[in-house]
Amino acid sequence: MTNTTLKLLAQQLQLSISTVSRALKDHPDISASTKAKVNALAQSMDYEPNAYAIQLRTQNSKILGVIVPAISNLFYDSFIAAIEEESRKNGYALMILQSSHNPENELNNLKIFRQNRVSGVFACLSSSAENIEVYQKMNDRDIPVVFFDIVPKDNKFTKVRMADERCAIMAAENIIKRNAKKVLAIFGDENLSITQKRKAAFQKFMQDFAPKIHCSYTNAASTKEAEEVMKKNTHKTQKIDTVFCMTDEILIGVMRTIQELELKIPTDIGVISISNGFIPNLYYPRISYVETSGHELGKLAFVQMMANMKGGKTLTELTVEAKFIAGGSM
Amino acid sequence: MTNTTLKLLAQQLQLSISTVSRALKDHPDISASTKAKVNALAQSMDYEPNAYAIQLRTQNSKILGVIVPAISNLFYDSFIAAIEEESRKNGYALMILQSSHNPENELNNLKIFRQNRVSGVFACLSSSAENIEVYQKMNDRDIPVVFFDIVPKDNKFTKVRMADERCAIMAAENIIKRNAKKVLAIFGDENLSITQKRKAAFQKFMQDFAPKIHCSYTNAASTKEAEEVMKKNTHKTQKIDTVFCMTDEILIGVMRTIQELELKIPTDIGVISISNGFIPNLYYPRISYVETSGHELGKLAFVQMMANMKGGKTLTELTVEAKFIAGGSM
DNA sequence: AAAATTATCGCAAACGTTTGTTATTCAAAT
DNA sequence: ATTTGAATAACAAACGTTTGCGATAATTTT
Repeated sequence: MTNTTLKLLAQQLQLSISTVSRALKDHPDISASTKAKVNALAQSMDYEPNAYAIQLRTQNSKILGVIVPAISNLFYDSFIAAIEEESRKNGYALMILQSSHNPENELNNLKIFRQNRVSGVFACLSSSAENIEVYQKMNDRDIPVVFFDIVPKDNKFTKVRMADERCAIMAAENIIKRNAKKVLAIFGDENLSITQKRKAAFQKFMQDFAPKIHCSYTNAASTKEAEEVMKKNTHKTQKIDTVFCMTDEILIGVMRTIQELELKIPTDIGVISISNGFIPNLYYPRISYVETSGHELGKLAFVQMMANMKGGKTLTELTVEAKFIAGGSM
Repeated sequence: MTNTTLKLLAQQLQLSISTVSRALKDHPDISASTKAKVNALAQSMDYEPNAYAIQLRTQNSKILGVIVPAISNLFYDSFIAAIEEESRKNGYALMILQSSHNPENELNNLKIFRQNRVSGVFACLSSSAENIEVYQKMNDRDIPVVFFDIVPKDNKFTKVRMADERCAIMAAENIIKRNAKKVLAIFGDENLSITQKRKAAFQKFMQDFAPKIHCSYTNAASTKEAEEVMKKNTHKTQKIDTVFCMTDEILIGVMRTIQELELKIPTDIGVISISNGFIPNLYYPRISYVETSGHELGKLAFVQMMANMKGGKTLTELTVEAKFIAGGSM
C-alpha cells in the first residue's frame, strides 16, 4: 500500500496540489467549504505529510541529535529522558547515537547528524579525546552545539554541566558536620577533568576548614577497583570512619565491601556520595548524597539549545546547582 | 555558511550533476580521472549527502523507530543499546521515542514515525491499553513492526520476548533445589500479561514438583509495596526462608527490608530474582537470578526486523532463553 | 454600469538527489 | 572510408512539499 500524498488528495478532489496544501494548514486564502472537504479526505486516507519533502523544501529538519557515551547509564538516561520530553513538547524529534567512549564512533555519529541536517546537537565528549574541530564546523554551519557533562575546555562553545566543585564541597561540608576523624575519599577516573576539578575542590576545602581531619585520597576507575580500595583501607590499624564516593560505580563497590564485612552504617562507618539518587536509595539505611540530576541538566541544555537557535550565539557555560539529600548514612 | 550540494560541486568542476553523483558512488560509467577530481573537491568542501533528498528520491529512509515506555530503565536501556549497535553496523539510524506508559504519547510517536517514513518500528506496548489498529496500519503500509517485551496477544504480528514461563520455572527449580520449606513469591503488576504468565507457570511447577513446600503468593506493583509486603511476612510466626522477586523493583524493596532487619543471606533467608543482572550484583553476597537480557532481546529483535524487511512477512513469536546465574544468595 | 476590491484557487519553480535515456567522442573493426 | 561499439558524460524527470505570483470569478464601491 502506497503512502497518501498531496497529489493523491488533489486528484481525488479535483483540486490543485497547492490548494490542498494550503487547506491543510488553514491558510486564509482557502474557503471554509474546501478546507472541510480536504480535511475530511485527508483524515479518511490518513494522510501524513512526508517529513523529508518538507525539510527539503523548508530547509528545517526539526530533528535534534544527541551523542552520549552510553545510553545504559544512570545519569545519561535521565538526561536523555528530559530532553526527549522537552523536544516533543516543542515539536522536535530526537536522534540519539552513542559513542561508546570511542572517538571514531563519535565522528561517525556526527556525520550521520550532518547527513540528516539536524537542527542542533547535544554532545557529551567521548572521554579525554577531544576532536573539537568537527564541532566547530557544525557551529559554523549554524548548527548549534550544546555540550553537556563532559565539556571541552574551549570557551567558544555553549556548555552545561553540574556544578562540579560545589558538589564536592557540599560533600566535604557534610563530612565535617559529622565530626569525622578519618576519611577515605575515593574519586573516579583521574584522566577526566571532572575528576580533577572535584578532587581539587574537595582537598582545598578540607584543608582550609578542617585541617585536623585525616584524609586519604584515592582514585578508582571501576566498581571493582573501588571494592578493593575499600577493603584495603578497612584492614588498616586505624579504622576509617567515613567514606566519600565520587560516583555511583564507586559507591556500589564500597557498599559491597561494607556488606561483606558487615559494617554498620552509620555507626561503624559513614557514607556519602555524589549521585543522581537511584543507587543510594537501594540500601538501608539510604545513603546520603549530593544530587546531580541528569533531568535538571537536560532541561537546562534544552533551553540553551532553543536560545542558540533563536537569537545569536550565546556562548556561555551554565551549571545546575547541587543539592544535599540526607539519607541515614551520616 | 551554506551546505555543499551536488550542484555546487558540479558548477565548480564544470560537470553535470549526474556525473558528480555517479562519480561519488564509483559508477563504472565515469572515468577514473573525473572520479579523482570529484572526490577531491567533495572532500575539501566536506560534502555530506542530504539524507532528506535521498530518501525523497529513493523512498527508503534508513531510519528505524523505537518506542519504549521509558528510556531510564535498566531493561529497556540495554535493549536500546543493543539495537542501536546493530543498526549502526547495518547503516540504519534510530529514532527513539518514549511513551511514558501513556497511550496518547504512543499514538503521537507513531505519527512522528510515519511522518519520517521510518523503515520499521520496534514497539513495546504502553501497559495494558492496546491500540493495535495503528500498528496494523503500519504493517499494511509495509512498515514492519516488531514488538518486544510487552507484546499484543494478537498473532498477526512479529514478537520477541523473554521466555517468561521458563524464567519463572527456572527460578522455581532452584528454590526446590535449595530445600526451601516456606517461600514468599512476590510478583509484579497483576494487570500485565507477563505477570500472569509467570505467576501461573511458577505456581503450577511448584504444585507439580514440590507440593509440600509452603508458598505464599503476592503482588507488588512498586518498590515500596514490595518493601512492605516483605516486612509483613517476616514478622509472622513461621518465618519464611526463601523469597522470590519477579522484578528488579521488587528485589530492591525486599533487599531494603532484609538490610533493615539485618537478616543474613543466605543463612537466615535465601533470595532469588528475575533480572538483567545489574541490581543483583549490587549486594553482598550477589543475588542469584534468572537472567533476562535486554541486550540479547535487542539483537534478536533486530534480526527479526531485517528478516521482515527483506523477505515476506515472517509472523512469528520468538523468545530468548533464560539463564540461571548463581550468586551467593541461595 | 464600469471600476475596484476581495475571495478563491491554480501555475510553476525550487529544495538535493537518483537514474533511465540520450548524446558525443574516439578508437577498433569491417 | 564507413560502420560498429565502447567509453564517457549530459539531459531530464521524478520524489512530495511550500510559496510567490498570477488568474478568475464574485462582490463591493463609485
